[in-house]
Amino acid sequence: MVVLEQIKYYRSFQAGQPVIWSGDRMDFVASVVTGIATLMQTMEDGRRQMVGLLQPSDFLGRPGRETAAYDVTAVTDLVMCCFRRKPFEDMMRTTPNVSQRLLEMTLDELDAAREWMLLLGRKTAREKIASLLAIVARRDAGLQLRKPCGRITFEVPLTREEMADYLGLTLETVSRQMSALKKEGLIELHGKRQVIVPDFDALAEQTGNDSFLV
Amino acid sequence: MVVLEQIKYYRSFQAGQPVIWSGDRMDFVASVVTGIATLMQTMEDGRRQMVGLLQPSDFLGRPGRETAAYDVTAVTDLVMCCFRRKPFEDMMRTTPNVSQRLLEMTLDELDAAREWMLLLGRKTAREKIASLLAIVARRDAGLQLRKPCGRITFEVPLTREEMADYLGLTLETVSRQMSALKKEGLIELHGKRQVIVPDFDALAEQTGNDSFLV
DNA sequence: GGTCTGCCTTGATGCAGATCAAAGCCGGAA
DNA sequence: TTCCGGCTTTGATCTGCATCAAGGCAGACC
Repeated sequence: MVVLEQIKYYRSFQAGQPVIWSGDRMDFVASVVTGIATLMQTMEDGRRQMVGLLQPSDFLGRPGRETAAYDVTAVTDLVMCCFRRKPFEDMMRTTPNVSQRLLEMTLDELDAAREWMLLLGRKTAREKIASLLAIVARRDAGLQLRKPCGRITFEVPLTREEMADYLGLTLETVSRQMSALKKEGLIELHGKRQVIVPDFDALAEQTGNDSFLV
Repeated sequence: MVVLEQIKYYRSFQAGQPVIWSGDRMDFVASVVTGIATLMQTMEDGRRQMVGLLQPSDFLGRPGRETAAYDVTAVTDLVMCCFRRKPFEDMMRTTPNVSQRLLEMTLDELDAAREWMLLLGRKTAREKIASLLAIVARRDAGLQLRKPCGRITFEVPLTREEMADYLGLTLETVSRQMSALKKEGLIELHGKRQVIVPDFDALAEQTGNDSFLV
């Protein structure tokens, strides 16, 4: 890993800034140090679909690929650890560990993408919102090393529009469903981003996932 | 690769047969030799979403995972080349080539999954159908080593219901959109499966993809 | 031939979520 | 303090696709 150290450098982005546009030349790969970024696909007429949410330790870029496949945007302030692509590729060839680790991460991402396909293709708006909140809640709880259960509080790092782009909905529908969940006591809102879930299991039941065990 | 030879064996499935169910113990990995299989996710209430379509040379299973994550079903008659999982995992550790090759394939699948997320989240029924037909047509043309252009004929290996499960639609909507494309002369149908596309570019314009270059 | 079965098509109707439109909220700048 | 701009909420209406319901077609089998 000494070699890795020699070719790495850091880049910072402010919340809202683009990291790279789809089709741009990209001669680095990177991993997120702090902050959150989105991978977005855009159609000519402006329809947008988020296809990935990068969190700390997530990997960006594809060895062997010259151009970016997606629009990448910093959602929060973002620090990334970058490696120039060529040296990184050389190192992959010589250091099996790296490609094995990368394979693990890619397989995890593929599983996540497939879970998201079920959500996009078959879930109702309400189930989509509940699923997103449950995922964010679970991740937050995970960082605090305890299972999500009982009353939990967390921050949703996305605007309503970003949530909509993630879930394949419009921002109005997202807003309405959030209001509905609030009215039914499944969530409480403090400000626009802070969410309190009084009973995680009750929320989990609304996701449409079976038994939703982790 | 000698080692690989020693631990491999073949399995055949008839069209319609299950290969494995989600949650089942799975102590092999495999690659498709001939035929087509689907990866499907199912919700408790029966809603289904296809999350992958396995074609010859595609890989099934995940090193390091004990149970199947999806329902796998043979769509056509199917032959798979299987490797017992443990020896395969051992070999991955000792033979960097294998995990590097597997990484390439997984990254391709991830790209495909993300393209499908855009389709599921944002495309209209008509665009979804056109996209599916274009993909099958392109793949078929690819096997014949020529770009899809002008008049092309191919077989859709899926029933209307399977198409619906792939596209996040109902089978009735699939049928109606196929009829609509036929009425407009964008496709011709011979029997239920045989599709003739008189003008590939005209169909490609209906997919919603920008400039749709390969 | 008949009829059974699995797939497909087509029609009628309903509804979830999109779209269009108008305010509300809140933090920052002047 | 007011104003402004970005984000959010809420209401009214529309519509694309789902749902419910009937047949149609073609291959398999008697």
